[in-house]
Amino acid sequence: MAAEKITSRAKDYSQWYLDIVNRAGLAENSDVRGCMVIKPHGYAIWEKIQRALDRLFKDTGHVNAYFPLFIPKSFLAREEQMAEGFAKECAVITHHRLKAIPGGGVEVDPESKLEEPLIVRPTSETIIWNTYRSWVQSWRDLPLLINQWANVVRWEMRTRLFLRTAEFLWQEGHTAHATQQEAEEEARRMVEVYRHFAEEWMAMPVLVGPKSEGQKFPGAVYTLCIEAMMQDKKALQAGTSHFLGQNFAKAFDVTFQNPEGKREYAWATSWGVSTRLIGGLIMTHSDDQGLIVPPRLAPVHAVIVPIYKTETERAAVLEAANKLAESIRDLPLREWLNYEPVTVRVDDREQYQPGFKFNEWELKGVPVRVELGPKDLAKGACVLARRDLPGKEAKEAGVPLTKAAVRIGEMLHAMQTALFERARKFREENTYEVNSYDEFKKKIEEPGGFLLAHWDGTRETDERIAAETKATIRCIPFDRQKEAGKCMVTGRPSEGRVVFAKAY
RNA sequence: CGGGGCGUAGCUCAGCUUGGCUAGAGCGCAUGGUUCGGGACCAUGAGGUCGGAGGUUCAAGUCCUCUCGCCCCGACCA
Repeated sequence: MAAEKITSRAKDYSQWYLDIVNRAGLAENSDVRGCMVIKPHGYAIWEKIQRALDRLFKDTGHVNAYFPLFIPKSFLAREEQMAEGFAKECAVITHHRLKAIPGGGVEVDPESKLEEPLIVRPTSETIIWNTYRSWVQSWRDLPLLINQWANVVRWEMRTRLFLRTAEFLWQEGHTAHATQQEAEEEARRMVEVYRHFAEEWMAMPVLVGPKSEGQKFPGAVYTLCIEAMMQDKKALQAGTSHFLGQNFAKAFDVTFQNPEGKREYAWATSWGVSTRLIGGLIMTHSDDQGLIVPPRLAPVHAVIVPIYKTETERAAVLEAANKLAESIRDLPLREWLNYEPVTVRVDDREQYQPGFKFNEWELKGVPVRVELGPKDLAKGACVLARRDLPGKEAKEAGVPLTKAAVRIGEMLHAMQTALFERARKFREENTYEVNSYDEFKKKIEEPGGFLLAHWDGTRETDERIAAETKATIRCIPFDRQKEAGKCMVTGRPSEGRVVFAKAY
């Protein structure tokens, strides 16, 4: 049988991405325009992401709550920038009832028109700050450190599985503080939580820093972001943390009395990451054989493929496989895995041959594969293969069964590190300093990647570059070098380089 | 939302130009058998309102109109 290969990255990167999502069983398009079905394997990754992040949020003092899916239309209008930013992509609910048509079908009951239409939340600042009004009376009520796990809807014109869908899953943190300084510290703290998560869990290196004025979130005073480079050298905004100033407190009249008895507006932040992270995970690590998932987020850490011909061999191999599986499950990785279990699967399906199973588990991104057959058993050993080191050459043969579990534990750690290092190296190799706009225009097309260039800090120049080159300022990294220079477009002074790239 | 491409079996597609009999292939699926260390093979079988609606015609997968969806490129965006 001809192997069903996935499209190579070199041939067609977009198709490769779709093939991975499809063949690894992560998600599929639904019959609802722009909305995806997240399949069990994809959702399992999301659950790992959720649990790791949720712990990080709890560890930084946050609690979860839940606010409504529907928001009165008028709320959006209360904050001008937000209304402007989201008006074009809101789903609107105008009626609350259907009625059956005699003979079949249903139609909207015109009698059920809502007095005030509701919108489906594109983000929840408005409904949450409207609620905070009654929660915040005194400086003693602050800070409010609340997160919610939710779905949101943005009526996108052009969607791509995980990267941009009309409905997506995310978390949104919404905090209220007594002082500007505390709110700004919070925004910074949470973008650092995102950095930590991206790098330590997703093995995805990120740049961290503020967005330019033109790229910030509607309603924010400023937006901090984590920004990653995908394997096609395009940038992906992977998470944002916003300092919202007193914009929402003023729009929703959220005030408190300070210790001196004076009334003040509260200070706000909001921060979020979404199922888009799964798209980032795919495009950071996966290869032409399929998905690669960093061990700390892998739904299945190791799979054992038993190999046998006869019934006698089968019994012996499966017994050894199950015993090995138990010893892997007992590995002391619980803390490293956020107290999630080490998951091992013995693939004892009869209808597939070993070669087929090897390919299938590679497609699904399981970090370590164990091959165990009669020849190994005779030596009391097994064969180990690490997903990020593909090909027969990279297999470790003759690993004693007594030491296999420990070796697998080492491999999981090594793979987590190796994926991060490989991605970091890739980003570094595709990041260039450019010093003139001509050079910029050439390099953004070929070779592409992240371009570090001087910019005069104005919105006009930002927009002009975006319009002329399709590249945007992705981030003004916190850790950039101070370097006096001149804007590559206007020649006006600049105090350091910013990161430009084409982006998702 | 603008430009281009495509909708036929679970998947990938042929058939449409030039309308004509019970609409095809490969993969997948089911059953039985042989296999099993990198995507096995044989046999038998199930599976299709040809995206949807309307129209032209003796006759429509094929021609016309409308519509829905998907993919690619742009504008917008997490």
